Amino acid sequence: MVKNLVIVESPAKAKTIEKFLGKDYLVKSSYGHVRDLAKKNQGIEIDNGFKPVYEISPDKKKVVTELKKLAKEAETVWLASDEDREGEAIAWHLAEALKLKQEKTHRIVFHEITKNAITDAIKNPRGIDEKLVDAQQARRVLDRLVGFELSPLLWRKVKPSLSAGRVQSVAVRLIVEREQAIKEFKPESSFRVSAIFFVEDDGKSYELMAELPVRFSSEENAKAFLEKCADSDFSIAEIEKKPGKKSPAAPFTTSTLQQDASRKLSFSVSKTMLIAQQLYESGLITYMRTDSTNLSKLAIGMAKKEIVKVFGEKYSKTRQYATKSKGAQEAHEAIRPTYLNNHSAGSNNDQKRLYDLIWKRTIASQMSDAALERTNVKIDVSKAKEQFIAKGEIIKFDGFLKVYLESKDEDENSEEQKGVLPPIKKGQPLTMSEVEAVQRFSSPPPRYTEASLVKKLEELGIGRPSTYAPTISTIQKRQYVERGMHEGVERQYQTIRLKDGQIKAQKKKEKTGSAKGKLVPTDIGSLVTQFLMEYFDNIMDYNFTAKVEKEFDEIANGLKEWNRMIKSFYKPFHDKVEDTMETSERVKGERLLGTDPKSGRNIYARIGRYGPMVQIGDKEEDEKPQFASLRKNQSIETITLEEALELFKFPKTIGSYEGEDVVVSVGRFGPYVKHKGKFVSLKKEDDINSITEERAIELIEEKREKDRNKYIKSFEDEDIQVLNGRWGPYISHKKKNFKIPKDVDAKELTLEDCKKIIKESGTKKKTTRKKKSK
DNA sequence: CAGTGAGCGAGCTTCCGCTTGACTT
Repeated sequence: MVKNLVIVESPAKAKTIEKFLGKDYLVKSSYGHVRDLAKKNQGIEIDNGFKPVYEISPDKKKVVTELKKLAKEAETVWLASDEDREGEAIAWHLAEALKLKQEKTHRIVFHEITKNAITDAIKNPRGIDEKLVDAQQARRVLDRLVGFELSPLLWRKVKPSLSAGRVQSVAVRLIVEREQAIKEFKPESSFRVSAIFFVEDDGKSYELMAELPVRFSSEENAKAFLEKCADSDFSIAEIEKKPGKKSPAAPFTTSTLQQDASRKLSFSVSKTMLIAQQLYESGLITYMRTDSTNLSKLAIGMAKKEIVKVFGEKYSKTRQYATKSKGAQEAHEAIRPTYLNNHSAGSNNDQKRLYDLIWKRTIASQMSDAALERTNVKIDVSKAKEQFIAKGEIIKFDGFLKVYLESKDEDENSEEQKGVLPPIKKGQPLTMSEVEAVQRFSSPPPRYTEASLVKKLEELGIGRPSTYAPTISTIQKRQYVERGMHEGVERQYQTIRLKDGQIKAQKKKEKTGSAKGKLVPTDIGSLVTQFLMEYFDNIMDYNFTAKVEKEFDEIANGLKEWNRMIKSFYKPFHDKVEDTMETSERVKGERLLGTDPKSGRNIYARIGRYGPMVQIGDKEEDEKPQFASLRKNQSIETITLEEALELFKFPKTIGSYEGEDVVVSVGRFGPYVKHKGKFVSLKKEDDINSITEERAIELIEEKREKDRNKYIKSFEDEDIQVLNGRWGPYISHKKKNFKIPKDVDAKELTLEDCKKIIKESGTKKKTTRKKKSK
């Protein structure tokens, strides 16, 4: 029997803390929240003051049973969850779910995982802060009400299985509106003029690059300037030197880690989190879900020691960073290596690269500024009033640049060149090598990437470190947005070049508007956003979260009662939901494409029950309408009549094999070949429009071969089989599947073995997938 | 999983924030 039971949120944290506390303390983890609102009836008694109905989350039943038993035996229970709104609620739910007696329960908090911090915390216990818990309940209830009232509205008015919520719907709105802005953007062009000069010094020749600070609006003006240059002399008019400095960025939070890993390592947001989790569980970095840029005293001391040791005293500068993001709750430190003297760590390449990034960012944040010298050189053109400007930058002292430079999102317009300038002096004449005017177009606002969307959400105070990655995957899973495939289009631009006294014009080509890997809205995403904006602009408001957060703070400070706050929100909201349910039109996004050349009937593109589709004929006509789904890269907004007609050519017979038709078509899971009642998916490289009979037969044979290898073992008179599946061998019995223990060879299994495995796993509840009837 | 877009009508979908394994065929 243990004297003290300490409960924290994460098992990795529990392991570390247990080492500090000695044998009188048992440290266990709750694995986050243990209770949540019940699934059915919204989990809220609306007519009873919005009383929440809580139940133990199904996946936490085991944990709760175990903790309950341990708590009963312990003399004292220490609830040590995070010191923020959610952490306080976790402590309260634990107290409720474990039925803890108040006199033996203590609430403690600590910000650093060090022996001192933890023993200090134990010396200063307090009770549970009920007001903070109320603020969390308000947050939870509001999110449930919004999500569970708006989603069914979408099922009725747009398409089943859709979802809406305080966070996800605004995230989609950002992407939809950005796409709109891009569509409306009219690029303007101007001519940028640059020059290359020769500088002679000490018998050597150097190049000096310069640029005109003004741009010419037309080709004529640019050409006129180049003509003047042809007859001009050039000389240095002015040299201006200015000291400059650069400072390091703050240590990583979840959001900045995701951004930097996306830019520097090309990691998706979810990959960054997965790798960071692995590093955390190996004890290599601190907690990876945080909104704080704060480093503990211990870490700052470690950093200083390491910097002085490796780079020298003058590279060290102790810095404290203030967290600037809205709604930050700062329950953790910034993300940093646990031990800064570990310059590299990780058990695979991805882990090593992410660790390296974290180490460098942390160390750099405690290093000196870089000192620069910026030089501005003005160059006179004898026949024109315009002056060229050359810019140079020298690093006088590298400081933190020695280890790390934060990357910026690329900007198509920044073409500035900076570097070391050749030796020059005022009044010095220059030899012109060439002058070039290039047509440049203004660019529309950039599409969001996963990481830049996270950045924007954080700026708006929407979502939390633990939800950024899941939110991004939700809006893609619901097919509101997708990662772009479009490569962009070619655009012609004009160049005019003066060299060796001759002016030559030339047209060149460039790619523009690529959406590759960027987030673009789908038809569904755009229409749902449009719908929600029309009826629920208050919830779609970018400041909605900030507004309710303010009220949650008031609840936490005892200035407001949580259920009154919810009541004043719910009444008008719910009325609007009811009203919209009754009066609003179904959202179809219908667009008339033209008429069918064969039948003369109308052809539409619109949203159907299963997504975007095209339709021949109207419902009212005698002949039933025909339907076909849109392909993955097609959109209601852009599809043409010709493309629509193509879609109606399927299913198409492309040949025959073994006396039966080989048919190709497109189903719910993409293009497939059908033969003798069996379906085979097309491979990525196959094109449905041009696939040949031979290739289709090849695919059919490939599938048959795979099916033959599926059977490892079967037993007579028993409905038990050992099969080969996507995740290795498994046992199939009466349409249910059972896992084979890792240490067992599937080929050696006997009927008795299988029965035993089935029986043993029978105690666990199976989450059987629902089957759709044919 | 493999043919739908709909008043025969069952029952289902859904939120945000904490946390990791369990689980998918």
